[in-house]
Amino acid sequence: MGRRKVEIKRIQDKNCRQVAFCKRRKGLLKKAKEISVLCDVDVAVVIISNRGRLHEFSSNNSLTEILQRYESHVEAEKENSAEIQHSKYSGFTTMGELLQTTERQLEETNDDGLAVTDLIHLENELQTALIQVRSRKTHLLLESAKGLHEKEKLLQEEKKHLEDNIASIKKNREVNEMSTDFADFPAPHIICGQQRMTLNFL
Amino acid sequence: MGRRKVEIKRIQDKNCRQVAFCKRRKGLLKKAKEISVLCDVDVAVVIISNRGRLHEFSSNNSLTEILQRYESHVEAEKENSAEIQHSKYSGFTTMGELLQTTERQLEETNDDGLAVTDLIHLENELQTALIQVRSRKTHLLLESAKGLHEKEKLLQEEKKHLEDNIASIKKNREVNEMSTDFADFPAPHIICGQQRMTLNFL
DNA sequence: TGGTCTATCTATAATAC
DNA sequence: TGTATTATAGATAGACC
Repeated sequence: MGRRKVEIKRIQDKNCRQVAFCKRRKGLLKKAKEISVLCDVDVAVVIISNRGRLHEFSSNNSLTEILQRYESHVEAEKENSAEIQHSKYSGFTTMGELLQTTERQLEETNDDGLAVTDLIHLENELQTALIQVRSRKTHLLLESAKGLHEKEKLLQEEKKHLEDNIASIKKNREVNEMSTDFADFPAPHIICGQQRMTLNFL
Repeated sequence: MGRRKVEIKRIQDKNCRQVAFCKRRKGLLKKAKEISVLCDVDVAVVIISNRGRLHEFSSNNSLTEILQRYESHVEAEKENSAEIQHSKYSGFTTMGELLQTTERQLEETNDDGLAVTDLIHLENELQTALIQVRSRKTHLLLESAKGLHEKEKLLQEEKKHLEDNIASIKKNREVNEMSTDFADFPAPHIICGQQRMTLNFL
């Protein structure tokens, strides 16, 4: 749909590719919106450009919700998620290599030192920003986990206490049955701490 | 683009809507594929029909990966706008500005384009690696938190159960007392766990 | 980048099978 | 539903700003 037909393969010219991307991205998002409205269906579109920029559309305002539905679909279909995950992150081993390569590249372009230095500076700032966001998130999650652990401990203690309580009650009942002569006296007499009145009837 | 113009609003006739859905879905997925190939970008499309059926496209074979990158983007933006912005990005009010500046710097050093392009490529790889590690960690932490929440719920239930248990025992005892003829038998007898010896002297 | 203009190509509404 | 046809609306390549 243009002055001439284009073959569907990576556009060689960088500029043309960028222009095409802008136009078609707009078109794709428009079409996504149209189908979601016309046909009353949930649609989510995520586009990540080469430079890492994000473009998105979702029929709901919550893309996350759609993605959750997607994931439940996938989970239902596939059960070997364990293996998939394992292989997915196998690339980690090359991280060190990647960083080294980056450093080497930076050194090699040292011709006009100023710009490169600026770049390094900017890269560091980006990295710092990422790190800050990351550690903030980790901090919050760890805090939450810690709180939950404490809650768990507390509950475990309460549970133990209650169980002891019941155990002692049972034992008491048995003792009572033994010591009293009322053979037909129904068993369990339970007493709780706050009431030391327990022994008043003596 | 048909025999006549259609207004972009929910198609009333169910049949027409279904037909339109089939056609436009096909079209949308085709367009998504085209832009991903032509412009060499990552694209993910998820469509969930009214009937709950799933249709998808992803440029990679791993939609999950793209979605992870999406989520990292969103999280990064959210947290970024929340707090960090103010404090440490002295020169740059926003992440976007920082990135833009970075890009500008990269363009300005375009003299020997090859190395710069390589640098961009490497930067993207670094970014992707970071994102993967980050979302993996988030995943694990969230899983852990989820597990703890479930544990908590279970313990709460157990606790309630035990409490009910005690309550019913108490009630039983009272009923027992009523049925016996010991009028002078003082009413509430409660016993606390540690003191089961309490009644021994009877 | 981001918008405008056309010629042209493509998607699809209506229709029928 | 899926497929095919056809007339038409819509998208977009190339160009320029």
